[in-house]
Order: sequence, then structure tokens, then C-alpha cells
Amino acid sequence: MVKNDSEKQTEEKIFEAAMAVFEEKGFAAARMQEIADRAGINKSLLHYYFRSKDQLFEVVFNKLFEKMFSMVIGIFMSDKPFEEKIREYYCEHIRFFQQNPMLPIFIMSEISHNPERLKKRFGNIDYTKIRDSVMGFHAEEMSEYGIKKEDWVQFMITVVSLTIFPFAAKEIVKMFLDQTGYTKGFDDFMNERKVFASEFVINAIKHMNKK
Amino acid sequence: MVKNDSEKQTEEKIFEAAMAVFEEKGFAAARMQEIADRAGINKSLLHYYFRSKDQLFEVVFNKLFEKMFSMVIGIFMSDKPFEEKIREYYCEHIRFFQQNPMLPIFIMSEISHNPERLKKRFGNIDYTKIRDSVMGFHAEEMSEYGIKKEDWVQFMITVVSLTIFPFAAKEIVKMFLDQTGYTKGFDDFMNERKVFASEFVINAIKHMNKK
DNA sequence: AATGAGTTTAACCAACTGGTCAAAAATATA
DNA sequence: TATATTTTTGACCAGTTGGTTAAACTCATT
Repeated sequence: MVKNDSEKQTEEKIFEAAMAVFEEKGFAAARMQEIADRAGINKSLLHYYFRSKDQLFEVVFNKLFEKMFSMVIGIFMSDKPFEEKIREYYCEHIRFFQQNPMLPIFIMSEISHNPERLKKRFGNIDYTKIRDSVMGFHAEEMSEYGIKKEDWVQFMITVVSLTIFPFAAKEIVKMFLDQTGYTKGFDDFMNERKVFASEFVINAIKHMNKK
Repeated sequence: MVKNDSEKQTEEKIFEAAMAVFEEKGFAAARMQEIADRAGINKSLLHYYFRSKDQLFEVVFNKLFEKMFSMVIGIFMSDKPFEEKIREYYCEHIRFFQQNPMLPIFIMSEISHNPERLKKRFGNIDYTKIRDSVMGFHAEEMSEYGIKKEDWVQFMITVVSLTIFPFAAKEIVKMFLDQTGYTKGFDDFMNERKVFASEFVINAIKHMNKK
């Protein structure tokens, strides 16, 4: 099978349309016809390039999961000083999700409705290396800040929660902002959150051993 | 129309089955036939009691949203000392979601896929009273802990994030626990989180004004 | 120009899905 | 018991959905 330019173009068009529709509607509510329409091609062509809806979804899901995953664990892979790292992370992290606001809810929703997909994805990959590098790397800082080793995962989940949740619950937060008379919009709120979350986390860990 | 016992029984059976199916599958993937099966009745009977799928879903959604909402803002309505309040909140909050693990992702997913539902629900309700009582009530504590008034919403979102996110991303967290060699299960992790989250938040706010 | 492999399309299909309806069963009313 | 009312059911329907297929089109190679 010789892949020429036009094929790659078509496949990409389909893939991008599929990403958009799946992310927007979720698997169950997504329609193959709509994907075809947005890609500007015939519906049969979807099945020509990707055999079935499930198969197309799987490719899309893996791509988007990778996108999200690498962003989320990015912080724990950098080698800057801890506090600087935190500030920089929240800054980048929030900026990224401002451009991909539906990504968190899409990933979480699809996984919770079909956990097998996650297991299938991660079953054959060995994350020992990443884990060790991440955990080993931060060992000094952990003890320096008084975070016990067994609380390491708690801490990571905590850091991540502060940005992902507001995006996942974006509409609820927006309503809340309205109700409380916040005049600026969601984006401004999240921009302010870059600083708030950083300072909050840094304050918390600075005094963990001074209980 | 005289409502006798059997009617109420049937209606309730339908309602509970609908709650279960909708919460488990989400609106788009939920099937009226499955709801009927779980309720142990004929499918036509669904339409007899609740005209359409949309209507049945709306009732279920409102019920579940109320359930979640009252739990989430519960903390901000109590009159105990701040730190005690925080500890108690995380304890109850996590215990509650351990019994309703799908609730957060269901609410967030459905709202993000159909924000109009939220607006419809809250459009005609005046939350000024709640807002004022909550915000007015905590005014002293806010200043005492050095939380600026404009950061109040940031703080609330932060507190709530720490428990809701791990449940919404339950499967991902579980995978993460496996990967990092955490031998105990998700429930144990969340039990430990009751303490971790409390101390984390308390540490953070204790030193907010001592920057 | 003829060939042939890869690409795109229109027409079509079987299964599913929410929803209807008239009849039957159950229950209340007289 | 006879009648009216409400509850429950099975059969059915129209629209939708993922997927198939055979024919048509494109285009490089000969």
C-alpha cells in the first residue's frame, strides 16, 4: 500500500474531525456521520481508514490521553528548584488547559465509563523507569520539605487536583462565579489561579514539618 | 388521579433504576430498555410515568445534583471553628463519596455536555441568601487567616478539588497507585487522604499572611 | 491508451432506539 | 356484581446508527 500525500491528508482530516467530535460529545453521543461531515468526506471513507467506531475512538483516545498525561506529569520531570517548579507548572498547566478545556472531562469520563481501555493502554507499558526517576529525583526535596515518602502520591494528586478540577467542572465554576458576583470571566479566574494555587501549595509544604 | 401504594412503589422502582443506569452509563449511553429491565417492568411503563427519556433524565439529574451540591457546600454552612470544620468536612465528604463514587464524574460530565441543564436548574433559584450567609459568616475567619476577600472563591474551589478530583479520576488514581507500588487499595488511599488533605489545607492557610 | 492498484462515493441494510397504541389486567367505585 | 378508572403489557413503528458493498473515480506505470 503506497501512501501518497492525498491519503495522509485525508486520514489526518478524519483524525482531527474525530478528535474534535469525540472530545466534544464523548464516545456514546458522537456520530460517525458528524465526523464525516466535519472532515468533509463521505461516511464510508471513515470505515475505509478506520475499520469501526471503536477503532477510530481508540486511536483518538490514546492520542488525547497521551497529550494530557504528558502535560500532567510534566511537572514531576523537571529539575528546577521546587518552588520555582511549582509556579512554572501551574502557569503552563493552566495555559495549556485554557486551550484544551474539554480534555480533562473527556479523559476522566471515558475512563470511568470504560476502565478496560486504560488497562489495555497501560498493561504493556513499563512505567518503572518514569516512576523511579520521578520518585528518586524528588527524594531530597521531599525530605527537605517534610513530606513523608508514603505521602508522595497524596501530594502529587493534590497538586494536580487544583488545576484539573476547575476545568472539569468549568460550567459549575462559572455559575459559581456569577452567583458570587465575580465580574471577570472564567479565564481571568484561572489566570489568577496560577498564582493562588502556587502560593497555596508552597505555603502548605513549607510548614509541613513544623506542625 | 388517585395515587395508591402500588403506583408509588412502581414509580420509585423506576426512579431508582433510572438513577443507577444514568449514573453508571451517562445520558447518551443509557438505554430505556435497561432501565425497564432493572426496574422489573415493561418499557412502556417508563413512558407512562415519565413521558420521555429527557424528562426522566431531568428528574434523576436534579435529584443527584441536589445530593452532590448539598454535600459539597455543606462545609461552608457549618459554624464550628475553622480547622475543626475542615477536618470534619474532609472526613464526611470522603466517606460520602466512597458510597457514591460515580456521582462526581456523572454530574460534571453531564453538565459539560449540556450546560443548559445547569442554567435551567439555577436560573430561577436565588442563591443570594446562601451566598451572603456563607460569605458573611466566614468574613472574620477569612481575615484572621489572611485570606483576601477576592480569593475566597479560589479557596473554596481549592478545598473541594482535593476530594472530588480523586473520585472523578478514580481509575487513573488506582492505576497510579499500582504503578507506584502502593499495596493498599483506593479506599485506604482515600481514608488516608482525610488527614492529608485537612493538614495540607490548614498548613496552607495558617501561613498565608506570613508570606 | 490500457492496465491496475488505491481512493471515494451513493445506495443500501440490519439492528437498535425512543416512543406509541390499543387491548388486557388489576383495582377502585357504585 | 357490574361499571368505571387506572395500571401494565405486547405488538408495533418510524427514525437513527454503525457498517457493507459494488460501482465509479483518480492517477501513476506501462
